[in-house]
Amino acid sequence: MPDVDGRRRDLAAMIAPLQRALVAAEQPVLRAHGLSMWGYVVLDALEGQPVRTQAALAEFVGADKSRIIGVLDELENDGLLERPRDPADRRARLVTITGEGRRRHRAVQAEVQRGEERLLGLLPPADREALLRSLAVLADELPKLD
Amino acid sequence: MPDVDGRRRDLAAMIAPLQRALVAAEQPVLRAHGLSMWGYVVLDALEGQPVRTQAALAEFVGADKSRIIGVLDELENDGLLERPRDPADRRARLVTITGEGRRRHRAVQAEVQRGEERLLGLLPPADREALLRSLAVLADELPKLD
DNA sequence: TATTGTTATACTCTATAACTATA
DNA sequence: TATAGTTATAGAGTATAACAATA
Repeated sequence: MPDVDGRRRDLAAMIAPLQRALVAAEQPVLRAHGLSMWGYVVLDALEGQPVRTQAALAEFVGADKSRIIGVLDELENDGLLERPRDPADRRARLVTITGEGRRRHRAVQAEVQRGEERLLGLLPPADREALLRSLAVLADELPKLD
Repeated sequence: MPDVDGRRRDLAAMIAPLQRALVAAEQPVLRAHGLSMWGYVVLDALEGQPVRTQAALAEFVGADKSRIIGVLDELENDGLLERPRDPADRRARLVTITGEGRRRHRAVQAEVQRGEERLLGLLPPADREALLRSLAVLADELPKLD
């Protein structure tokens, strides 16, 4: 459908409503589990890489370092992560997810992805796989663009 | 890479940074052509369907009816669209894109998509097509979900 | 009374810049 | 002096509700 006449829709124009819908669908799930959107994003990031400095963590999730502080406060308060000071450099804090944080993250992610499957189920299996594969490539290559 | 072990990344988690990057890349292009992001979105919508009521137009682009008024004011001021009152129902306004609006939209879109190609070029041609096709399907099926 | 467009208001998000404590 | 984290402030973006004109 695209490119047969050399024209196609904007990538951004197709992604934007999709993003809105996905966020809206996540909202009740997050609320049910007592997580904010940024809280979930942070847990998701920590699930992979174990430790990091707050500034690096912020950049990794696409936020300002000052913006995630409230988020980290809440997550720490709920026992979902710990952030003791780094003995080697007492300015920095070693942010690590707790077992409870991991459980919470997995529970939420399971529900989130179950919701996403409603959409992905509309696609032929081969396209579904190509979509997920392609998005992973694009998301990972973004930092290298400039 | 997804699904070999039954696990995959969140669709939303991959799309979010992509969306941010695309928007950031569009910004200088839009500025150079004297368009706001919403202005471009509105022109893009009008390029397809010719007329409509402002409320329907707003909903179509995913905005509140009160939010696009300033946008329409600017576009009208710049001669990119017209919105005479509907003689049949003088409450409504018939919003139509002008020739100049069409030209402006096409010029911007050409540059926007040229930028997007930098990303899409990272994908194998078959995946590129599957991605565009799949996103179009998902974006179109969203309203029918609930 | 209901609807279209509009305006006004409040609220949330985000970015920036100052501050502290360590180095 | 520079850096990590924090706090405070201002700005942009957004949603909500009230209003005028028309139906």
